[in-house]
Amino acid sequence: MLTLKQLRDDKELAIRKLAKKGVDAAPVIAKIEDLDDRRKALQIELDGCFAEQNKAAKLIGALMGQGKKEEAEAQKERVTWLKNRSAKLAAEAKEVADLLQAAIVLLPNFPADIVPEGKTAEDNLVVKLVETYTELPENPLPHWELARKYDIIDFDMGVKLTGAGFPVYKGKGARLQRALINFFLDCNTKAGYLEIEPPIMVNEASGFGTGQLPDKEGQMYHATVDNFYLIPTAEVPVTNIYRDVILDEKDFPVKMTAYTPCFRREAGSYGKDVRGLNRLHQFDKVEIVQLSLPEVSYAALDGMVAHVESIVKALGLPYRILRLCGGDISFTSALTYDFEVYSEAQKRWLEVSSVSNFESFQANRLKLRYKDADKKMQLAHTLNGSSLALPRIVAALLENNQTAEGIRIPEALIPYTGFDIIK
RNA sequence: GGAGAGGUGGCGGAGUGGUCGAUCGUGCCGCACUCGAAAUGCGGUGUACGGGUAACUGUACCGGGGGUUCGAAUCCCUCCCUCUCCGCCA
Repeated sequence: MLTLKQLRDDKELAIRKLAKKGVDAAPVIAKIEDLDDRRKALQIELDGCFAEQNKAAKLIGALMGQGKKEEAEAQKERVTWLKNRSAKLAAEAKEVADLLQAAIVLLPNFPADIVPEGKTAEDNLVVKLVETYTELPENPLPHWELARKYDIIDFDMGVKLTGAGFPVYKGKGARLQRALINFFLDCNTKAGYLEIEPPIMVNEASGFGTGQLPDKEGQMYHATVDNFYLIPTAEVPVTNIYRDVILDEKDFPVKMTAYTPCFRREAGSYGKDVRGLNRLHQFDKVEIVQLSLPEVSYAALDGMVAHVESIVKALGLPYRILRLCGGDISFTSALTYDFEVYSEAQKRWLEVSSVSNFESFQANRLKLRYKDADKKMQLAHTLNGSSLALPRIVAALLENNQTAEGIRIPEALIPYTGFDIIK
């Protein structure tokens, strides 16, 4: 959520920035200005009304003490009248405040200056391309066939137990999952991230804090009896640790990492996108989250990108890094880098990580603040990234490392898997 | 799930209808004393939304929401949470 200050301080700049995200913000901002002005006017009136009521109530106390009953009664009548008026004003003020809130949450975050212009994924900027292709056998198999061939992932069993998009990992497949999780967590903790094991269900307040609610409600599984939501990413519980928190400047940076299963309804997905491991309702992911001082948040983002890159590199997969264009970047993000690994058998790039700086957009909702050197309250910056999401990494590992003998495990993973080949 | 006790400022803990945004202690910050520190003394120390160049000032906030009342931290309703005991249980 943008702040009023961001929108009102330099309106033209705000409109230009939002245009890059494909939003015509001029009418919305005009409406916001109008509502904000009305809100202030109502607030002044309401506060004055309350002030009079408070004065009168105190006066009544004093008059009663002096035994001046009649004068007290007269004041009582006045307060009754004032109460009536303030109730009306309060209702109006709330209505205006709600409209204002509703208008502000419609606007996406400002994109950073270096975000490329563009509307679709075609316009994303490839900032790095590392092709480490290995020799594959003739007619390489896609991962869903490899999974069946080596009996390590059972998609049909998942359908029996739950439904499509809930695979069952077996034997070396299950062990590979565990190995990757541990490998990723170790990489992250070595880089200074504090390991967290959060709840994988969250309440409404947390869903709102990171922006899943109310807009993406349909994307989350909802346990209605207790009104809990299954998390779509560890970002939700981990970032919400700092909801309603006021930090000190010296507390920064805050670096956290967590492994969790992630649950996404993915309503509306179909076709090759959902084949095999490409898109699931339940999947494993290790996430990194940083809270940063505003002046260094882009340096922090670069650090996170370099960190994720080091992990992808260690796995020996062909990858590229994209800087997302204005049209493809998420609603909440100011700058996002996507990591994609190449799936040789599917002949397509698979997104395995998305690393973003949200600047103060999330912090505003979370009320995550700090006191600066002048003791003034400021919003912190939040950042997060996948480090990494498992399914597509697994897909790429299986496809790119297939040999006539079996599937080779990358050197870095062998200490975690305890085997060097799946056959 | 049942019964009971609670939820007050960074922390501890007063406060059962008016002068309470809240006694006091502690922590923290500043000043004094000191070569320095400790101890001691004095002063300051919440958040949000407004008004004001500023000093300052208005309003709201004592778990959340609602109600009673001229007036609510205090009384009532409701929800959430914590603790103790019982039940169940990985």
